Amino acid sequence: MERIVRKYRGMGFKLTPQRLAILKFLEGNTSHPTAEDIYTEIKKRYPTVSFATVYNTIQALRERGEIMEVTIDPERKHFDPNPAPHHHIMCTGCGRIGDVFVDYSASLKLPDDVTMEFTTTGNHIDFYGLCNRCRIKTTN
Amino acid sequence: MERIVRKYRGMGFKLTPQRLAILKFLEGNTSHPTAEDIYTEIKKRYPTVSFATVYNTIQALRERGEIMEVTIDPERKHFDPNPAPHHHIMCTGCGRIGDVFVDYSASLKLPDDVTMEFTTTGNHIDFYGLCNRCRIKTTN
DNA sequence: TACTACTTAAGAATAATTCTATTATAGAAC
DNA sequence: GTTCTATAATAGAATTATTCTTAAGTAGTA
Repeated sequence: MERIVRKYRGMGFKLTPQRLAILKFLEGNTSHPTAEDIYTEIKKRYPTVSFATVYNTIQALRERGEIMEVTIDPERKHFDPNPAPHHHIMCTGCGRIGDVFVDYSASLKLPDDVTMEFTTTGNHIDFYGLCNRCRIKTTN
Repeated sequence: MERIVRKYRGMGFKLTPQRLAILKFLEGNTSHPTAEDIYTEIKKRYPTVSFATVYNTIQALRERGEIMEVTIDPERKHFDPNPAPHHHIMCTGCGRIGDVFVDYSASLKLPDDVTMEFTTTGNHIDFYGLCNRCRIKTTN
């Protein structure tokens, strides 16, 4: 907590109670919340918080490279407070999203027709599957 | 064209002039159009066409596995009339999307902590980079 | 040629996100 | 501690993408 305050103050990021609540909620959070998830959570402690504040904070954190936008779910955007490059897996049953901390870059050679057109700067892999709970449900 | 008609009639897909125009526009199209791109194009020949028709047709084609939704662009959905599994690369300068026809599945082993939680059914890779035109522009 | 189920079109509805204008406040300066 | 200023928060309007509703039209079968 002290660590968070020092870190963000140090980067000239003005800390308000709302922002602190968002930062605290995101710290170490691997649930890949949507903007609405964040809003709902913060609202518990700050009932007057507005969606704009959530989106503003998300954007400010994104600009500073502190959180990443996750696009694996076509329905809505999720956010990931882990800025280290990694991949995701989504359960097609319940929508749960997990992290995949493997760098596959060395295996991802592109064919010549592509390298002739594009210079690659990054990659992100979306895996799809079923989580244990949904697999059991489906099997029954 | 005759081929298209026969194919879709054969699968019980009712063909209207609007739908034919959409199918014709999508046939062999590798530009990854958005719903609006399709709408704009069809409107040239059918000025009274509505967005609902475009979306209805997209959805009907999706249900039949004839087109895929491409989520590489966080701003909006694009569509790909090539249902064969493949990957995409997007230019972060101009947003142009290219196809990558390589199956990397064999290289994409997941770590145990993930396989213990999820059974994988598929994967999709988004590559990011700069297309030639944008690279030159940026260099200057 | 007629019938029926499906499709179209227009616009309203919804949902996610962004913008605007006003008020409030964090943190720096004194 | 008080004041000041730039930045943030709020409410709600605006925007954008997409879906839904309803009435009218039509493709394809019989």
